[in-house]
Amino acid sequence: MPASPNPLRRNESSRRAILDAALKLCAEVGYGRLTIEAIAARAGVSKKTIYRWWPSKGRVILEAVDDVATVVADYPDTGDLATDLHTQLTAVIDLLTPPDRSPVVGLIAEALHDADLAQQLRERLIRPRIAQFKERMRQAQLSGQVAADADLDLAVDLVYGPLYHRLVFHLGMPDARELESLVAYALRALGPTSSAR
Amino acid sequence: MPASPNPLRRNESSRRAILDAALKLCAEVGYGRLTIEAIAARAGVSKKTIYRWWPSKGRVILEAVDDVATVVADYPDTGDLATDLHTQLTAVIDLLTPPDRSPVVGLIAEALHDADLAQQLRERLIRPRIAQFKERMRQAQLSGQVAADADLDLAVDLVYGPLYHRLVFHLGMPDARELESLVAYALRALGPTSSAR
Amino acid sequence: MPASPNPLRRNESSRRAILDAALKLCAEVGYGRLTIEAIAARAGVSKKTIYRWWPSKGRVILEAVDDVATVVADYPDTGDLATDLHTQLTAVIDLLTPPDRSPVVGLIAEALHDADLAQQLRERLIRPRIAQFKERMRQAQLSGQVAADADLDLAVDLVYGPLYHRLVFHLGMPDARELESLVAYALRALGPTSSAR
Amino acid sequence: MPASPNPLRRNESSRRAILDAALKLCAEVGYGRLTIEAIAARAGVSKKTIYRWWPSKGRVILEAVDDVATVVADYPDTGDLATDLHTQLTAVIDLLTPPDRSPVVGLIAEALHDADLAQQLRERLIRPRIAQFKERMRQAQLSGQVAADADLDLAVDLVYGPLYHRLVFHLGMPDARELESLVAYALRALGPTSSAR
DNA sequence: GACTAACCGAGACGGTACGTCTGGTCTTTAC
DNA sequence: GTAAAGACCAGACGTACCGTCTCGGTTAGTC
Repeated sequence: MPASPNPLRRNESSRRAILDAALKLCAEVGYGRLTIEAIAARAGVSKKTIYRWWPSKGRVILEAVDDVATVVADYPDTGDLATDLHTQLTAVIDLLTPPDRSPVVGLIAEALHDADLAQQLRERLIRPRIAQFKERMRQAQLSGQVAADADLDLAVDLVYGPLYHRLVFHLGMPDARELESLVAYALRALGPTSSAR
Repeated sequence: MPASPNPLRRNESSRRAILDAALKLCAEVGYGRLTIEAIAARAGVSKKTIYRWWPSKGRVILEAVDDVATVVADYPDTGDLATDLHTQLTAVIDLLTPPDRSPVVGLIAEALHDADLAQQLRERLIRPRIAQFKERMRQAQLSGQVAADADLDLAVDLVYGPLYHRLVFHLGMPDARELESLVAYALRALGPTSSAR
Repeated sequence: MPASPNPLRRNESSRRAILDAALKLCAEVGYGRLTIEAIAARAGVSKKTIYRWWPSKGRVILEAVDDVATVVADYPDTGDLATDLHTQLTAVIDLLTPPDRSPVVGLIAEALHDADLAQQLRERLIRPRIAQFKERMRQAQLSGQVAADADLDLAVDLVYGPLYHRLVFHLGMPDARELESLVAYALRALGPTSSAR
Repeated sequence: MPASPNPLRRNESSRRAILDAALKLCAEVGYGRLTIEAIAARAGVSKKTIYRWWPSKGRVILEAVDDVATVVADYPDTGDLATDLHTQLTAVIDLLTPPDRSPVVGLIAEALHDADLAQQLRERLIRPRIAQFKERMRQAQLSGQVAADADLDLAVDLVYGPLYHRLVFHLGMPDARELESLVAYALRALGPTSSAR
């Protein structure tokens, strides 16, 4: 989705080499020490070619992550909401671990002082996944596992928020037991009211 | 609390000038564009003097924030937990707003790829506040507003997590109404079970 | 006179556009800041087309200069050698002025570290003019204005050398009076010996 | 003689390393292929340090040449002008040979489209040598080897011009015999008039 | 008159060097 | 003897051109 030059004439093999090199280097040296010079060298590509299509290293990594993530399956739906949330939270934890090597965490850090990158990150990576989550929650409302009047926007925060709180202060990701409890708390908060029973 | 040279001979007025300059510059240009060069210039101090006492700009800002935050009052306790949580959450939101000028958000971003800074941030700024929160929650357990068997570590995540989820993806901080709902959901999750009523 | 492709299919209008653009740009920005990119853009031509027919910007300019210079008249011959030398030196001075915009000076500069260009410059532009000069001098020997045993190769150096000495050190081209004196000195050096009188 | 920073605090060993590296690299790869990057790398110096003290590679080479040339002896004076001119011309020829490795020729080429460099080259390297030459010529006027009314400015051109004419068109430097003839011609031009005999 | 070779404009590509910038260290000077 | 001032090494930044290389499209000369 670059801006300036003619996308039709773009060399797809260069694009792939760049995205692959970016992810590999990020895993090797961490997002903070990642440089465009190194990406170009590793990909066997001119720096100009990177700057032609992306405005910053953040956008390169974003596209790289987006590329490998597009094949991600739909939100799990086994019928049991607690199980599905647990599954999905585990997947997110994997994406965020280890923090100093995860490209996603790198993007999060950079987005904190790059409004443009933040917007792209939100719209291209996060919004679609939030939409999937809310769709799953709507199913749960239909099946009565979640209160019909639950605010699904806040539900996102309740379910995923704990991960990010722990991430930003390096408090350690929840283990299986904690995850189970977190899901249970969230469902208790969002479940049908006692009076409805 | 520095490492190498003799702290007794330290020039306190330089220290203050540096911390003040750091916070002011952070507010002016944002944490991302903040440089040690600029801090030194603004503070009328040699770069060497900064590097002598701090290992990185993150640690300078951390100490600056810590300095102004030590005078922060205890966790509020009006007797009504929901009110107190709301008050406290509002205070935290203020610290994190606006994200591109807040020194705390800058620290969070840097800590994401600086384990040492992350540890300092956690131990010096966060842990004490978590302890205060848990203390307040224990009071609430005594008064029956919170279930006696509630896991207070997870309670932190449930209450504060939503803020950080929204922060990292630039989803916008909750407004008053959302905050109220979030507190209500959290208390419903943590409150005494219906069967206990 | 290019090397590789088929000269018969060459597009003459492209050739002209390139040579014209090259000379114009050289006059505008100077030889040093002249680039093949700019020539191509100005001529509305692909860079490939330039590289197909010329190996370097020097050769483009050389051909451009050669093109406009082929119509140059023969060496002047009024019968008075001093007058003719003066006329011809003035013409050369015009070619070399102003140094930073003259394509010929640009070629000279580049030829100083490009042996191939130097050879082309010498054989295509200079040798014919040296030959004309020597022809004129031979006339002068016949009429007794120049010693019969004068070394005409050195005569070239004596007559034209001063211009290049002044050129390379930016000492300013000789004015009319100086030119007259230079011609007089040269003729005195080369003229019939006093004893021959 | 740099402009901006404080020359008193300059690191002399860096300066020497840079000038040495520049001359060596120039001899190795030629002036045209000489780069500031390579000089910095060879000298074990930051590029910034070069740019701090010199505005261009030309000025670096100029200072390097000037440095090694300051120890050059005075103009030779054996009493016989022809001998002295021959000696001195031979020394100049050595400086200009081989053209593609000689730093002086590189400077001449660059000066042709860099007015600032040209001025420095003229004032720092050439003018003093011209002054020495004219001083020697004044001696020759006193001893009657040169006409008292000879124009010494033009004498410079007559004596040295031939070298530069041959240099710029790669016509080959004069050999010993040609040199002798050139000196003879020049002295004939400048010598006392026949009428004065 | 259609075929076909190759020249053409356009411009993306791998490279090299540019000149600038910031980070963190080391040296010099003045108080 | 401390600390300001700031020069230093290191190396990434983003840019400019280089010379090479595909692309379609046109444009000649051949059959």
